[in-house]
Amino acid sequence: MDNKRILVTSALPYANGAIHFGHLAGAYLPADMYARYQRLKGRDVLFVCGSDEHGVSILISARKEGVSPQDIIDRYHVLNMRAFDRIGMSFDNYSRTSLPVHHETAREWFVEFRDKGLLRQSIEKQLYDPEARMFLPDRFVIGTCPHCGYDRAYGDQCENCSKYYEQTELLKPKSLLSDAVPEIRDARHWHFPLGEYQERLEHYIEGHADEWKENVLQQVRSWLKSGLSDRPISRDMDWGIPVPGEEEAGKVIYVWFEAVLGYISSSKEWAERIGQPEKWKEYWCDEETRYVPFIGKDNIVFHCLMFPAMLMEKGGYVLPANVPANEFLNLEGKKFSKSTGWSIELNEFLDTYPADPLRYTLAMNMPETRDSDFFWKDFQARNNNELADILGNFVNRTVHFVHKHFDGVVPAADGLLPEDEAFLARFGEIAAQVSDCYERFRFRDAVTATMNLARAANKYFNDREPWKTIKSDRRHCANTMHCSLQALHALTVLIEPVLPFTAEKLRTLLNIDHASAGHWDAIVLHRLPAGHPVGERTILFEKIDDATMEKETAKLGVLSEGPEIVHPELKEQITIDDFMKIDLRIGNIIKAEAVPKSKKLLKLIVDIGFETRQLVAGIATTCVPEDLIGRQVVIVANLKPATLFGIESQGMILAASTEEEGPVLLAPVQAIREGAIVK
RNA sequence: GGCGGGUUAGCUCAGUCGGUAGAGCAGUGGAAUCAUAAUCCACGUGUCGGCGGUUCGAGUCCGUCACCCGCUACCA
Repeated sequence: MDNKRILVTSALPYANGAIHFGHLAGAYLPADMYARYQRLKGRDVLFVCGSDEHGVSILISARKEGVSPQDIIDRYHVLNMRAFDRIGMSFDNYSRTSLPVHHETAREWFVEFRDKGLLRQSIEKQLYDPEARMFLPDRFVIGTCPHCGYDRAYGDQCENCSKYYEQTELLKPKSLLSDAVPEIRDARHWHFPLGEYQERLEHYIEGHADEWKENVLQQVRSWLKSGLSDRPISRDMDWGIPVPGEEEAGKVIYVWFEAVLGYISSSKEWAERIGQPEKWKEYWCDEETRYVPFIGKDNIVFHCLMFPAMLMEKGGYVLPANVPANEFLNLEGKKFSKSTGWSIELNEFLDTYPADPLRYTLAMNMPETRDSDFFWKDFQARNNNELADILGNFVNRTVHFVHKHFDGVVPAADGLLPEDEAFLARFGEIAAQVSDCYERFRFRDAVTATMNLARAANKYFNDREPWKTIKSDRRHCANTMHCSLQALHALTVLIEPVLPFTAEKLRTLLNIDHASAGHWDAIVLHRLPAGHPVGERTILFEKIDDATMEKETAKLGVLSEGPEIVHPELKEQITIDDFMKIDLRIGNIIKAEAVPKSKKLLKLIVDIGFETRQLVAGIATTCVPEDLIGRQVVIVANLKPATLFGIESQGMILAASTEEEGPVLLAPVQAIREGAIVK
């Protein structure tokens, strides 16, 4: 790994929401640990990131809230930048893709590719909203299904008959953005011929096969196996980087082409800022640079195939040497979901808890080979049983002892015994193990090995029994404390990648600066001289009690202030006569059983007074068959029968549901005879 | 049902090339009393989800079944 320079990037967070623990564990924390580690090793590291601020989702959010896209990206850029700062991300530069430097970079690449005849054009018919003045993504147009006549079908697929079609086939289309009737217009698009790079990419990937992570390789190979094809790189929209020469046409460069270039733009911005505008090239255009992009698994295809293809085509740029993508982190067994409140806001978390215990917990539970979970109880246990009890306590007992018996200064070493020497020698062994883990992107193991020094130190302290030798053999005791203090110095360096704030506290406590503790080699140098004063003990990690954790767990899934609940649009008005066509009756469920091979369907036998009906209802996700027996419900009694999973359904049972909840059965609030009419 | 991922100790998870199953935490017992009731030592008979196959040998490779998760489909 002896490259001249190392370029580290983290996936650009999309400026349409706040980053959460999952993002952190996947792409940011490992990158930061890696960058910090490599800097300690004395390597020339550039670590950049920035906000990804274009794309249709930001535009949609802005329209929904009635603000400008700029308002949206400003909000989340500032929010995320603050969160990154508080969690200790050591970016050399944090940029944003809305800056001129990035627009210029993206345009330059686009123009160069277009001018050399690489990019292809295609023309497709697409729906255009004249009021919103944009082409409509499939999800933002609704109309009547050309197959079954269902009147709330989306642009790509009918929810009713589940058939696929082109959005232009939709009858009576309506824009969900403006309610306007869209026009069919020719949409001309630029494409990047990714398929042409198939062989070169295969060669590139297999050339790294022995070094890259298995989960990354498998995913990339599966893409390569199914064959690469052209990718569109322009879209019709008025939010983004205008396609050069077509500024008036409302055409922008598609996000996947330009966003990855944000890494380069961020590097340029950094170079400009430090007054050496050409310096970014040393990291991007020098063969001796090792480029490592950190991402989550959703980004693998971009960073392993598309971006490398672009870099190859551009020429003179380094390709990723390794793409150590992580899987996803879940929260207490479920996916993070902002809309249901199943999430923890990073900034809110950091208002209550310090950053390092979170960094430690996420690092120890990083989704390196498969999805993993964040549990509040695990966070508590890691903080209390490991950071406080093992690391914190060792620091505390050592510093306190030195103040009590040696006036708070480092005692001189005098005639160290083999046990003392053996302990000091452990520093180097552990440092080598930790190094090896970081170089191989094994962050969990790196942190475990790091803590092993604290464990070894506690054992040493116990075995040497300084509280006894202080009375019997002061020289022996002095040696013990000398070595223990050197362990504190070593720990200060060793923990820096994962616990940077604690490392800073330790430097203060030990009266040392970054010159003394800012290099990996310092771990083995035993740099605290005899007579060096150390500070009074401080609590490094406060314990967290059970009640606090129960409170935090209870907060999950409870929506805080003003959640953005989207209510489906009201349907067309009907007359009382329309409604009276529907014959609703009270029925009593007399039999209920699951439909075999179906996840959501139950077969019900319902007594509606004058006859019994067999119904197939999609309520299995919320209803247990046994509990339904004897319950009164409302059914649509005059519905034309249909067959589902080979079972005839003679009616429909009424239930309420939202996107997140339900279905919940409707029932009369007090009992009434079966067959009663509902109106 | 289709596609993808998964199933290893009480919990969270490692396990590289097929070669006697590991770590951290929790738990039990003991030691110690400098220290945030912290620390240290000792303690694991795990049907490696089931069954079959390849192999001298399978947690690992192949087949198959079960269950779990995600996406998707059926909820007319």
